[in-house]
Amino acid sequence: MCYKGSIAAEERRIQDRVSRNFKDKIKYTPSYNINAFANPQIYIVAQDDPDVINLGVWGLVPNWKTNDPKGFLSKKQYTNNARGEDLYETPSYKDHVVNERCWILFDGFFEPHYHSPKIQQPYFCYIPEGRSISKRQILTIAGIYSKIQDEYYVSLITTEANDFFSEIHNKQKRMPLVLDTSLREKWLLKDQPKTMILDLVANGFTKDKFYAHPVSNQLYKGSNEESTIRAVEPFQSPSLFN
DNA sequence: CCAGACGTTGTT
DNA sequence: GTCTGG
DNA sequence: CCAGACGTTGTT
DNA sequence: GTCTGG
Repeated sequence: MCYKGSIAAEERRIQDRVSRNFKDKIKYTPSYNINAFANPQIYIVAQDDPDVINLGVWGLVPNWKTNDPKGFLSKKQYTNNARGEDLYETPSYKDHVVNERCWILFDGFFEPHYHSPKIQQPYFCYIPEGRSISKRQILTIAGIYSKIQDEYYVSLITTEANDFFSEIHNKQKRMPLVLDTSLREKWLLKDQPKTMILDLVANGFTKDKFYAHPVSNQLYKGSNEESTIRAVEPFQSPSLFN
C-alpha cells in the first residue's frame, strides 16, 4: 500500500507543526516522490530521541540481521510496511514495537486506485490546512524502527482501510496509520502496555478529513516536481459512443 | 527435526 | 534469534 | 525425483 | 494420468 510519500513543506512549518526542530546537522530536503522500494532517507521522530526530528532509512532491519543491514535490505524483504494488527506476533517486528516506535513525517502520500483489474491510477492523499493544496497538514504516521550503529531503519504501520481509503485504495484496502494530533504523543511514550499500543493501532487514526485526487503516472517514472501531486483528470474508460 | 524463513504489495 | 513448514 | 495436486478469485 | 513444486 503506502509505498510512496511526499514531504515538501517549508522547514519552519514542519518544525512548528510537530513542535520539534531538525536535529543538528540534518539538512532538510523537500521531496514530492519518496519511493519506499529504494530505501530512501525519511524524517522521523524516534522514541529514544523524542525531542528532535531525525533521519531514518525506510526499511526496517530486524535485530537478527544487525551485522549486515545493507545485505538485508538488498534481499527485498519488504519491511517498508508493518501490519499494525500483527505487530506483536510478526517475528521481524515484535521486538521493535515494544520501545522502538516512531513517527514518520509526510505531508501526503500516494495510493493506487483501480478502475479495473488492470487499469490503475495513483491518487495523492492529504489533509488540507487552509484552502489550497499547497498547504498540507504535516502528518505523523506511526512507525517502528531498529537502530544499528546510530542509524534508524524504519517500517510504516498500516491498518485496515476506513471507508474513505477503501474507495481510494480499492484493491488492498489498507492505509497508513496517520495518528490523530491529540493522540500522537502517546505513540512515543516509553513502556506502554501492549493493550495501549494496539488500541492506538485500532483507534488512533486521525479524525481530520482527508482529501484525495488522481495524479499523473509520471509518479512512477520518479518525477519529483511539484506537478507530481497536482490533480489530473480521472481516468475515463473508453466509451463506445464517443 | 532440520531447513529455511523472517515481509507486503507495485507500476507503465 | 526464533518460528514455521515440510 | 517423488509427493501431491488436480482451482479460481465479482465490481470500480 | 500428468503436471508442478520442493
